[in-house]
Amino acid sequence: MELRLYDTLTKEKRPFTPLDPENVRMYVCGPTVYDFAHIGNARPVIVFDVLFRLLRHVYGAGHVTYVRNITDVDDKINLRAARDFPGLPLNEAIRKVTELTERQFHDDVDAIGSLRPTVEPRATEHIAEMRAIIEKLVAGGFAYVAEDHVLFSPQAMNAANKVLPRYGALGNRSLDEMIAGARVDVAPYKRDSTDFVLWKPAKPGEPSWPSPSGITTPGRPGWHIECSAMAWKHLGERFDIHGGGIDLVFPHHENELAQTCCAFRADRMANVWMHNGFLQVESEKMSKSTGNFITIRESLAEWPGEVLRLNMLKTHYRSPIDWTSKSLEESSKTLDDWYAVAADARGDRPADAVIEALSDDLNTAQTITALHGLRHAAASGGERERGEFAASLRLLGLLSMSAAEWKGRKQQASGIDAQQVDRLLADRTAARARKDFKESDRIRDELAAMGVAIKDGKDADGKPVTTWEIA
RNA sequence: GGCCACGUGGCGGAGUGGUUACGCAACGGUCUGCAAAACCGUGUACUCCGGUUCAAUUCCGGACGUGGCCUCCA
Repeated sequence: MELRLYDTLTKEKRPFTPLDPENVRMYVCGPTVYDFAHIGNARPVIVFDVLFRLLRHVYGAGHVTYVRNITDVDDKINLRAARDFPGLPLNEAIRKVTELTERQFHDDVDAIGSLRPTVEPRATEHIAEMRAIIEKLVAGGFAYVAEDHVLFSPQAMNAANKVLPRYGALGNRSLDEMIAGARVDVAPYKRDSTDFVLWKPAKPGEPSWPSPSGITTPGRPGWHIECSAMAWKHLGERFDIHGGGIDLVFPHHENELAQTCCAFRADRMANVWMHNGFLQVESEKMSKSTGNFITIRESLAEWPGEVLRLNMLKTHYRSPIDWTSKSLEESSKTLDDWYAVAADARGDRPADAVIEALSDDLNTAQTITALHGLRHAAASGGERERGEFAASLRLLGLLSMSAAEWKGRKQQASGIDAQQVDRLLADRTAARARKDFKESDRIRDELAAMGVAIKDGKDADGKPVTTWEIA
């Protein structure tokens, strides 16, 4: 089955051919660790986790390297550290913030069923690589030193040669446009308004490192260089897939690509650039300033992680999602049904229809359609069908627990006393046996008021059996 | 202002130059003491206006709407 992926750079869906099938390499921009991740941050985590799982399925679990960085040097972190730990030296406070946030992030992404990446490099552990790339760029004439800053020149890049990609190609804009649209307050040390910072001097008290390119004062890296450095270190000069949110296309990925391609005189950094779309919450723009945002943590208090995961996968990754409680409700019901049908089934081979849908640029909506079909086959079929359905769900990171765990979790969250329910059901069974339907219906209403839904059935011997669940 | 993406039935959401998406909800049936669940079945769609075409929801142009990005700041 041929894997096809949409590439933001060429704006086309193409067959995916790894540079090295023995080691398929993917880099995804991870969090800047200063606060709880919000539900929008969960989207790339889930989307690229599914891609990671698919690649492992296709090329073998040991033949995929997935790198997701942790950015632990940033002004937002510094601000947060100063705010939250005013009594501590800044560097210590920063460490506290980044360690705490990283732990929160890991707890959250584990809960939404994402595999840990192969490597999770930290920016602060790759300062040497950043300096090395900066030195190469200065030596190559793509960057220059000015007032203890190092600046990258897109103009120099575009003037250089025909091997390099055009600056602006990823974000689909021309340098002329950017020059025309530049803001008036351009820093005085820049030669051109489009130049961007690779390295800047540290202010007193800020984290700092020895500077590259003969600068004598200590400094710290600009925004984009850390990803060029970490991707280089862990995946090489060129690799297969680079992913992230669509907001990163420009300037972050554009600049990363420029830095890397110029440093290594290459025409590509990643062979495929993939970007996930944005989230709205209840049809409103998600924005911190208006308070209209939900953290992963808050969502997890209300829903199992798998509900968030399935809800995210209902929409194709490049389309916008309207994140609503109604939709989550629906996802939750779907999972209840799937758990009931397949949770305890064994199977290690996902259905072809599922692999096929995922292979078409991660068409998870189509995948879910296939799952509905498999669910029907599983409900009316035997162990083979149930196994195939279960394996397909597990490939997506769903169905990670047993049916009993799934049900028990919901029951626990509702705070309903199972023993009390069983007592009431025993009374009702007795009432039904003596055809006192008034009483049995009264008990059913009582249970319904508690939030318990009951189902009457018969066992193999034809004896009436009543099961129940949280409505 | 520039660039880009999106606009599908009550809701969510794929896809396609001419034929059922799928799921939820709704409705009908089977089952049931009655329900629920399950199973079977049914209906309603492609923002608007032009153009291309034998034929457009699908291609092209425009309008309107929604969202994103427009650099050293998140």
